[in-house]
Amino acid sequence: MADTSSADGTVGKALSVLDLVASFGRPVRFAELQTKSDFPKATLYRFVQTLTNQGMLAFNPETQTYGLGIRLVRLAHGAWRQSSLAPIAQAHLDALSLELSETVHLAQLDHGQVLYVDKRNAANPLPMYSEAGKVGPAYCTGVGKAMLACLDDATVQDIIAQQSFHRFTPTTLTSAEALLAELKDIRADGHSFDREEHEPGIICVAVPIITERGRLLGALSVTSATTRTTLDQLEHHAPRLKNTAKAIAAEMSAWRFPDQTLTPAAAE
Amino acid sequence: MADTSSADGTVGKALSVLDLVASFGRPVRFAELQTKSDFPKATLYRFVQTLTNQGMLAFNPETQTYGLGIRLVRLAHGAWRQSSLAPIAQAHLDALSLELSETVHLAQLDHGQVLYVDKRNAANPLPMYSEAGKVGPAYCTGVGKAMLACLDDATVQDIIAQQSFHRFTPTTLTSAEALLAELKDIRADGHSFDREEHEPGIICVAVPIITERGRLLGALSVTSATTRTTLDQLEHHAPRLKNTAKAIAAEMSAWRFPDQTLTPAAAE
DNA sequence: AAACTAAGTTTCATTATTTGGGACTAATTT
DNA sequence: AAATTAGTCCCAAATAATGAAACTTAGTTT
Repeated sequence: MADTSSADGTVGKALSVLDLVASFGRPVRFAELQTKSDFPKATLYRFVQTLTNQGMLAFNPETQTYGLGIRLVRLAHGAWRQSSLAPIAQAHLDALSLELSETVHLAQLDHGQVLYVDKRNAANPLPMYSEAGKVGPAYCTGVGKAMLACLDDATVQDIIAQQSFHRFTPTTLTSAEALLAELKDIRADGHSFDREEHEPGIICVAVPIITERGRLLGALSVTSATTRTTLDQLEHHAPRLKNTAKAIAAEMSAWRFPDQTLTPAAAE
Repeated sequence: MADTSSADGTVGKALSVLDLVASFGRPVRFAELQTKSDFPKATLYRFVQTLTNQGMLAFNPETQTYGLGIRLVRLAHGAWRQSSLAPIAQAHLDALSLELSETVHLAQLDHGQVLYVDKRNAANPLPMYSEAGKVGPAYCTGVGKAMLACLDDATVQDIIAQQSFHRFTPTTLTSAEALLAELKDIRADGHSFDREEHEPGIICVAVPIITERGRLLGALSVTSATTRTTLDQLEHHAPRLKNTAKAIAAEMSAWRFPDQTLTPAAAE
């Protein structure tokens, strides 16, 4: 047992080193990596060398540390462009954020977690820690709950089994039952709230983005702070959010991708 | 000769498949990959399988296509956080963009190219194609020229050799000589311009971000459109930009990283 | 409906690469 | 100067990658 993921040969092992470096959250020395890794020194060393060569890790000679490389950033940008959702939603997010003067998030569901794929700050940004590329819990965020509400029971059960139900704040839902009950309400309303469930003082309304046939694409939220507004006031934005979600979904299905008429060439 | 980059064994070859998928700019079928790849079918197939298993690629069963995976997005977010520049600059970008009501870019130099690492849209966003993670040419962007102006001659020569000098617009600098001459001016002024050299109608002022000891960290720019302002007016922002660049550099060297007092734990 | 075609998947003997203990070197500490 | 620690390199044994060809769908054509 064990190895669910690092099972695919040399490549899988090398990639696990990327996660290892990422897990430190800061550039690390080789010796630090070694203490946290089961690979023998020479093996780990070779992986680090290879990955650095490849631009997946970056070595800083001044501090003698390895960090995640810039090639990852380039590739991630490619991922962002390829995903049909984020580029299409872009203009809609601009419009929403400008119109409502609040922070707007676009998220997708990934392995039972919320992945924030885009964000627009309010003109006066909130002291809040979310960024494109960041992952967060599904059971206690507006976007997470909005998305869960659109899945069939079996899938929801699967995902619930992966939730930690850690109590971040006094209002965090900490049981599957509480969550399921709320999902029912969300299905009825078509939108979800974050009632300071993840960060104290931070509230939001969120709506799912679904195709006409009901397939989940992502979710959209407007976030603010209790010092600035109330849940009731935020709820007024729900119709605007639902329209935007519908517009995004429509563009998605309309543009069943552009069949490469345009050559990427030119660059070089 | 040949293989400068894909020289490191199986891992390098596998990673080259990521670039291949990225190069299409959209999700691709296996057969399409095959036509563009020199790997034998079975080999390419195994790489694609492995990478998909690993979350570096994502397979969409509906369209039978492979795209770049979500693990890349997570890792890239880690890269962004680890890089000392981007997280520190964040608040400064917010402030600049709010104060000047224009689009602000943060960029770094990577393999002779400009890599945009962060961006703040003006309230009224410009029809302009730049995003965090995107790469652009160094010789015809404000940030690119500002950074080149801070490097020693040998490095500049190296980088110039990698530039295409493609003429994007009538004002694009299309020779090494023209560029070198302008770099001289930039060194004298401490800031650079983009005179619609990359996109028609788009202009900017940029300043380098350098340590006290002169090491290049990145660049900062304020971008606008000819329909909205002029170069002369943009130049008024230069002192404000220089102050911000200095502040970012100061924070960078002050915070010679936080030595992990805070445990990443908690998550799960 | 049978024959053809193309895309995707699996097999397996051969071949090339990874593996990792340990030796070596450089830098820091006692 | 000796000891400790961090980083780098080597090479025979062990293992994993390779890729031609066979096989399985799925989609067309006759």
